[in-house]
Amino acid sequence: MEKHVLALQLSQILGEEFNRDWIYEHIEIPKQEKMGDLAFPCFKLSPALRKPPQDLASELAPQLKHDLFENVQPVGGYINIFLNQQFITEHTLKQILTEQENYGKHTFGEGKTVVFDLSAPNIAKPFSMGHLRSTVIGNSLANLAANYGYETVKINYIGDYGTQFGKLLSAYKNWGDEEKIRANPLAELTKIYVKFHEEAKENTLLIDEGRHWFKKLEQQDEEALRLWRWFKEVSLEEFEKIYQLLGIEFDLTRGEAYYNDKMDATVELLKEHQLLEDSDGAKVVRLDEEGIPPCLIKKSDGTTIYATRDLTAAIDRFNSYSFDEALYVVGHEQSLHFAQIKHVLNKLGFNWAQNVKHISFGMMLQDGKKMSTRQGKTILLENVLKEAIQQASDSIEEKNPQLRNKETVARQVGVGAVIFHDLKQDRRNDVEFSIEDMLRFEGNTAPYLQYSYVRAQSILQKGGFKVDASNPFLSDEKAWSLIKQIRKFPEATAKAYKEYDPSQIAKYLLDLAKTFNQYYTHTKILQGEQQDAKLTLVYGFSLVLKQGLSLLGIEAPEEM
RNA sequence: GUCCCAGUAGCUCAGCUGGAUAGAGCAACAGCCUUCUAAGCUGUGGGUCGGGAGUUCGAAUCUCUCCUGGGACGCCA
Repeated sequence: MEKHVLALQLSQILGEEFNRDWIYEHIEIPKQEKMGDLAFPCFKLSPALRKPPQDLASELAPQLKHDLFENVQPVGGYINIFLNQQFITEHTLKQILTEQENYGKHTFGEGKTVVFDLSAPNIAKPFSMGHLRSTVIGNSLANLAANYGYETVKINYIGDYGTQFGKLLSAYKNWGDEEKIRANPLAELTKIYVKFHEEAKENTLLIDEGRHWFKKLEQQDEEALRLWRWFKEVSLEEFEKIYQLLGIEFDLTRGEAYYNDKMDATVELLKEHQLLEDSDGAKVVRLDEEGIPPCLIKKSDGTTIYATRDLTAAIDRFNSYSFDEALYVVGHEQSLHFAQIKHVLNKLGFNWAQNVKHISFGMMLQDGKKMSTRQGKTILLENVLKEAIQQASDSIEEKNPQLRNKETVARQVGVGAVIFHDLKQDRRNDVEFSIEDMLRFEGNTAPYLQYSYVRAQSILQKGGFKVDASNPFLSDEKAWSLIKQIRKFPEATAKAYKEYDPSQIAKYLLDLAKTFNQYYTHTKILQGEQQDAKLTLVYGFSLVLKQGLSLLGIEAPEEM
């Protein structure tokens, strides 16, 4: 609001040479509050107007007049503006009381659909920390897309196919123990899978045996199919436990194998477009013009490969959903793969290929290196979540043993800490796995945010707050800082989706909670004057914080 | 070898479409609970923004180059 007014006034004063949008883009919020609420740097105007920025600021400042502006001052080359706190406070809180949980929502995406590919664990393998990243980032992005107005479709594309399962079948035939697997499916299957790779170093025949079993699987061999289905079933049951803990649901869970009988059509299509070439006995699509290595479509033994399946799946998804965007939330080590997929789709003449995007993220590292299931290095998410919940539980016993719903709160806090730890930093960064960092409950963490929310709720309850848009509003220095933070929420949600970056929300919420806690410490809300006004502000804060946390997929307990 | 990503406080990270004195959290040290939940708040110390060069009135931010780390580079996904 105030930025638009400023941009409009400046553009009117300066004339057509500087348009509103350009000015709007360059309006800043001063780093230090004492300098003002808004600032415009005049350095950019200097070359065209041939005047020093200091002079421009002095000339322009007195000309800026509006009810929203309390005070306009030239400082150095800047025009610093102090806003009318009373007016903006009233406006903001009334807006929140009216819009409630719709505050901060957008309509840009209305009538459009976004398809998300997220989580995608591999069956017969434990749910690793790496899959956690895809799951929570993808889930948060889907929440943000919905907040943006989009229809969202969350697809969990289970890794249930490929040569690796040939290897697993081979491993099972050699060392499998049905009883043990029934008792502890993922751990036992992983054990024989790791053993397979260890043995294969000595015995290269095993690799051929693995390929052979995969071929049998492709040819619908009865035994291979039976075992594969069994592995899949027990794996999905294990995954479901984790999704329940995380509080995540999917619109569609579908394995790669679903596309087995649909890939021939894709291969045919590639042939029709004369894109398929032979190379060392395999079939590839050359991408020389794009400057990247060729995309492998069929292996020399005639079996398919993941690119073939991803192409088929992408085409199928477009046919099913006519998506406006398809986002693949997959680790950055697959960048080349998705670049290839996108280019091949493009060569096939699908103009929607430009809307297929790889939302990549950094890896979970251990000792600075990639974690690998094959070497048995994986850390199990389930154990980490259990540990997190346990520590949250210990914390409750120590700090608030009278608490009701202890188990629920322990889950919300523990799981929240794990999710937030992953979302708070830029998704592109690699992260070194550290259980200590992950389970920290103080400082820049989810428990800190949840605790701030709980404090607000406690006050609202004790103060008997009721939503009433006719409440009076107040403005003092600390309250004004909080109002300004609350007002940044809509912009933060918009930016977070535009950049596909949940960490924008996470950082915003930390700033917001920090400001609230300062207000809380310095102002006695349930004492003194203007209690209704103060309570309204607290309510506005708690509403925004809860909305923000839910965008990240984190629950906000009422007490803790 | 080619391509991609990163290097900011002891540690984990913000800031990167160029702007005012480079910010948080953790750790360290010093304070604040007779009153709204101390999972909190306040303060102190801590920086050649990997090195060098360039563009600019102005560079952590843009360009080039070098160093270091990570990743990818057809028959795994």
